[in-house]
Amino acid sequence: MHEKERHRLILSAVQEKPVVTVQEMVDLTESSEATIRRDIAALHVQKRLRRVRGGAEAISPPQFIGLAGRPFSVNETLHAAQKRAIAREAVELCKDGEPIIINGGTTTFQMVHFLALRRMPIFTNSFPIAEHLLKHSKNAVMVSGGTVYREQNIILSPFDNDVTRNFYARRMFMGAQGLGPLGLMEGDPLLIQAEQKLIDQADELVVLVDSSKFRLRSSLILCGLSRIATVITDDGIEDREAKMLETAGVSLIVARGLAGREESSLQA
Amino acid sequence: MHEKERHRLILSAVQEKPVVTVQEMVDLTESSEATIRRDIAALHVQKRLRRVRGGAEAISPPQFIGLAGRPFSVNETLHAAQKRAIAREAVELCKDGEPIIINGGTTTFQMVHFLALRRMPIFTNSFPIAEHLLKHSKNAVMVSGGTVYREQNIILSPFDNDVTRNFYARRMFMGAQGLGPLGLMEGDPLLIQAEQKLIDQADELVVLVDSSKFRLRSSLILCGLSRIATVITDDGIEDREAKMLETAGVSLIVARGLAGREESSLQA
DNA sequence: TCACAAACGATCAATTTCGATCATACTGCA
DNA sequence: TGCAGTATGATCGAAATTGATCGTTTGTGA
Repeated sequence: MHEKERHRLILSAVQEKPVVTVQEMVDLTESSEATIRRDIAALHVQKRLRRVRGGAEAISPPQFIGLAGRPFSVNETLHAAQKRAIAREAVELCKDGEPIIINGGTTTFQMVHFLALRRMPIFTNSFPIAEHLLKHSKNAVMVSGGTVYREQNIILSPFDNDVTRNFYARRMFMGAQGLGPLGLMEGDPLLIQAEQKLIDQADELVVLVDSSKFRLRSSLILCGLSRIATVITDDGIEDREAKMLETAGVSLIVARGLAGREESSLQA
Repeated sequence: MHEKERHRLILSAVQEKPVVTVQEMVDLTESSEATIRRDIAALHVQKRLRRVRGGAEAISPPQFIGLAGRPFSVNETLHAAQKRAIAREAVELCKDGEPIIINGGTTTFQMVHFLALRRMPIFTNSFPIAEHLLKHSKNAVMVSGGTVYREQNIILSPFDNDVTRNFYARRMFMGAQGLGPLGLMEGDPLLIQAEQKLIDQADELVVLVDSSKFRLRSSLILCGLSRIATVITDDGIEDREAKMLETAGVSLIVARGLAGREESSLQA
């Protein structure tokens, strides 16, 4: 990865939350601590961010309190490393110029960092994703119309006749609350509604879930396993769960690279 | 492949992505590294791109376009005092709980500050307005669906079947590039298109224009004076212009108070 | 206050990228 | 055909970037 790309990634991450640790940036860029430190130092003298012990923060403290949704932010740090690794694999699947759909969620949000270096038409129902992409990338951004729900951070219209129906993509990326033999599960009826509107607008459904989601159950089923083309998860997935996907004809991508370090911190 | 051809390819590649590596350009043009380096060097001295280690990047030096694209920001400070006073009057018209529509623009953007303390359903096609309201107010925010145009900072769909048609309000607020006997004038075809979609969704059209707009002319006419219910402007308006509005049955609000000169203490 | 862990800065080796040079291929022209 | 002049590709030493290591500094909690 080149210097400019790292800088972009770092600045993008710094905008997202008040403070980003060196370790997070190492995971984000797949480069060494030393390099990240050098980058932070360089960006610091350029006054593009402020260097703090342990990482870096955005240069304008009064700016950017973060988007209103609290539930978004608390989830944000949970399993952040896995989510990023998973998101990276997801973006790897994309080709420049090929349109994609991104459903809102904390895992899919992590894709924005890696999309900063890419260029493609992106349709999303997530206000934060659209916002970040507009500010930090050159991708063409399309949003669905409707009410912006602060809690879930999604844009949703009760009507069926919105522009969603006019957008098509080969792949749609989404997270979920749970993934079991019965299929994809979600906890929030509002999210279900948003996802159901998007799900038909793409051929391939790519699901991004950290491995803990295989053990969670929920009351609302969005769709069966057969509808899913690909699942991207971390290497905490168990053989039994992998087999379940295989049986259902779902291809599986396991995001690796930073698993060792994370394993220990999983308990905490 | 000829030199000119490579140059075109390279420049187009640099426009697409933030950074393009030498290797990528080698693949792209099927020429050697040495040639690409020479090309980059040549284009660099021509200031058509910036040379960076490992490749090249687009020339825009103060990177970070920010959401408020350049045209937005330069306008932002121009006549800021008047715009703010006008925006305050506009918000005065609103009652809590009564839905409104706000068309994107630098003047209407100023309304967000006064809307922070209010509570009503707000429909807008402006990404920055929606963003600000979501972060700094408790209003219910609805956005139109479609592509987000960075230059104009509006969300616009080429289709007629978006959620815009499902929202109705008593009042719609909008700015304009000019206002004359022929009606409301706009300079950008894209803005015209966006405004025309919204204009039928409200009974009363409230136009926010600083008084300099009465002397500006533009090529595109959005609607006649008769369609306008109210004009809000500053006290730089001339009698002749006020009379023109009166004759057309348009009610006029002149924003005073901080409408003095630019250097008056409006910050406080 | 002290001990410990995390973070930092400096250094060095390995790798990548750059710039200069030279040989070769191509073009226009006599 | 022969002859510049230019463009291209290849090679090699120089310079920059990167990742790892190690000793030092800083912050935390007992």
